[in-house]
Amino acid sequence: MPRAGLSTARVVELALEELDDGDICAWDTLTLAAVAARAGVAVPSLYKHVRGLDALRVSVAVVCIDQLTAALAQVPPGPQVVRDLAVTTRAFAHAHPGRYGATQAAWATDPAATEAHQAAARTVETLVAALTAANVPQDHRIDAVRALRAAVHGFVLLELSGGFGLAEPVDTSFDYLVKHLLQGLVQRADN
Amino acid sequence: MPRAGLSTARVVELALEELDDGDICAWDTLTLAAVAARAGVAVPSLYKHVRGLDALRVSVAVVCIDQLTAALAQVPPGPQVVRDLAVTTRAFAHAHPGRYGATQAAWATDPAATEAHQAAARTVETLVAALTAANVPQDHRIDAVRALRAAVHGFVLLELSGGFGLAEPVDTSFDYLVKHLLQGLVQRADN
DNA sequence: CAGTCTTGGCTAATGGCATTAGCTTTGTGG
DNA sequence: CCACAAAGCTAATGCCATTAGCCAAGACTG
Repeated sequence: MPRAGLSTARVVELALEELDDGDICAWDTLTLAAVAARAGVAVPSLYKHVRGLDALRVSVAVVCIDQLTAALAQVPPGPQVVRDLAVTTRAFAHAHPGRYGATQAAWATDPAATEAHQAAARTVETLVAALTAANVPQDHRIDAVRALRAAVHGFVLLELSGGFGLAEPVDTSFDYLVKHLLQGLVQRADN
Repeated sequence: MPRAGLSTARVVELALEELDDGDICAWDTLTLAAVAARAGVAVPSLYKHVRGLDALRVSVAVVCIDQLTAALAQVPPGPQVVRDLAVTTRAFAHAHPGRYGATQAAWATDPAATEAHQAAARTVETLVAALTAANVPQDHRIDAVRALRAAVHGFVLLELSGGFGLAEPVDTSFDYLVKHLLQGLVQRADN
């Protein structure tokens, strides 16, 4: 029997493919069986490269979080930063729903998922830097990052998991949310 | 062997207890085995009262959604409505994380979960009514409801699933989010 | 070039879960 | 008192993760 030539990196890669074939919940339903099938290998073989399903999930999450961070880091500074960060995040979620789901998934409650938490911290740093450049006052910067993340994440989540009724156009609602939130954050960030 | 005296309602009740013992993700990890253990009954016995795990999940979700709707419906009208709706939702999530999780869970992507969707529609109706009373103009009412839901849900989700670093106080951030979002929604809802 | 040893694959076995089939007992209503 | 529906049960199937232990591929050494 010829070897499949797997490696830890390759297994993670295959898991990402699996994620890309799924929806925003794909992270939760990711399965070693599916990855093994993709690799053309028996399930236990994966344990030669990965400690188990949980560990694989964390590795996958880290890749996804870093990818999102990279996208956010490319947003140019300027008066539109905050809006652009929101739009970029949403665009990422639309382009890669499975990966976006992984960036905000259940690893957060797992204290053992150190690497994922660190990766998430890098995302937050990127956002803080952008808000700093956008003149959000120091003492409300954390509040502003949280508000931005919460608003965008909540929206994307509801949108991609069918939480909105099908009727009204969603893009308009997103613009509305971002615009009005921004009026608060940036222009009136004095109190 | 004496009968356990189960019924559909009782099984749902036990599932709710199970939910109440868990965190915000409890809905996803709800298991027939756990419910059966609580009932003091073998797992297959539950099938006499419930069609299966998915059906039980939907029933449970409906109860939780309706409970949230009821809480929201009790918010008195007035200039503070929108803020109070946000605060009430968050308070519900804090008091019953498991149940809150059920109100925004994976049933949304399941077209077969008609009852849950209908219950969610009732929640939205309640919110629309409140925003109408708060003078949010007709043509942006849906946008406003979506913005409100997204912001609050995103915040609560990040908060309860450890998405926020442990440092800064969270209540302040929530106040900040709601206050600034409101400035947009209510006072400047003209464009 | 031959022998060895690491490594990456395998099968088999265990245990948790949901679900289905089919049996038995309970207890109610005729 | 008997019959039958309902509510339990056990057994079996199938999917999943995980562990243990086997075997072959192939790289490295002498």
